[in-house]
Amino acid sequence: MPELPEVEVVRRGVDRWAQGRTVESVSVTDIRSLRRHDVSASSEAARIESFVSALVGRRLAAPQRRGKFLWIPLETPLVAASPDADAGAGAGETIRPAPTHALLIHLGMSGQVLINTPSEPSQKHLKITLDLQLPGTETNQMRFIDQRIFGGMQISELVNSAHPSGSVPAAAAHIAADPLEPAMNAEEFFRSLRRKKTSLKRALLDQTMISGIGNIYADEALWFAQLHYLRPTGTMTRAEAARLLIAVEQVMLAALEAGGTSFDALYVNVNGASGYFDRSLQSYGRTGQPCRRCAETPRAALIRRDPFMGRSSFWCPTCQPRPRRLRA
DNA sequence: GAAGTCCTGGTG
DNA sequence: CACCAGGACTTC
Repeated sequence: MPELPEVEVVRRGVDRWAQGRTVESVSVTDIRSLRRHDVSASSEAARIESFVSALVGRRLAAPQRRGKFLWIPLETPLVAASPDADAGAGAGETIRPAPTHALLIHLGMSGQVLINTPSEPSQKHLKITLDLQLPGTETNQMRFIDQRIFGGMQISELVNSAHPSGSVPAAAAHIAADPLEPAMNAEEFFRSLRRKKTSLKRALLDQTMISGIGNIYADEALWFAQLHYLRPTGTMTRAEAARLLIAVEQVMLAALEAGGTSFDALYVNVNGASGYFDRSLQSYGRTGQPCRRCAETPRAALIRRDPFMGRSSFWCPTCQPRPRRLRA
């Protein structure tokens, strides 16, 4: 399940292998991956057409990321400076207008971005949903694969924003800064927690409060910070909020390191997850296993699993005691 | 703010 | 064969 670290691995792969290439053609194999693209299109054909025409001939600029959203700003082709222009533009000078739109990608649960894969996927469940042809020497194809089609791509207008790149796609403009952005601020995080009347894990999963965190890293960060997932956000202290934010950052960076170690031209992606999961997870998926923090103490406990928000929460009863009051 | 929706491979 | 997993969005 791609969360921030996995998406960042993909971003780096796209940056290395596809950035600077011009899209030659696009083929859409499963329109469901374009569910969120041009929702006002009058027909499926019109939706595909508007997606394809927005991409063909465009040069892929440096890919950007916020939380779990990834986007590639689209540059218009080089335009020769007008020969009639003033003396400022010399012969052979070109103008590259700033991108106004981006290809916005969300991996959902099972999305992958692959570069230069064989025409047939290695496994049946790797469902190809669309391909971009990118003429180039090393690589010439960027492919989107999505088994469960929760993810997708869309063309979105870029709007000015505090993001390091200066803009974000309009379709992702409601997403908050993520823990690895310079804009992330502990004091603001603390205040937004205090304002919100909800449980701590719900807040961590709310992409408009802090972005990039999914079910897995939420539980991991709560374990590291020794906080219970049902803790009312209104009762959080400044110190606890700071501790939590540091835990989030640390778990993200550790996962990134583990997931970012290996990718080649074939796999931009890739489950940063698979390598990291088995070894480093402290709470997620460890139901009934000893908590690695309190294991050697007199109060050693086993990791518990509770149903939460239609999914699961994993926690240690000793290290993350349930709050007495569940409402602020 | 809870529930429903989108999906399908994998598991009980 | 029923059910689970999951993120983001819509709907009550």
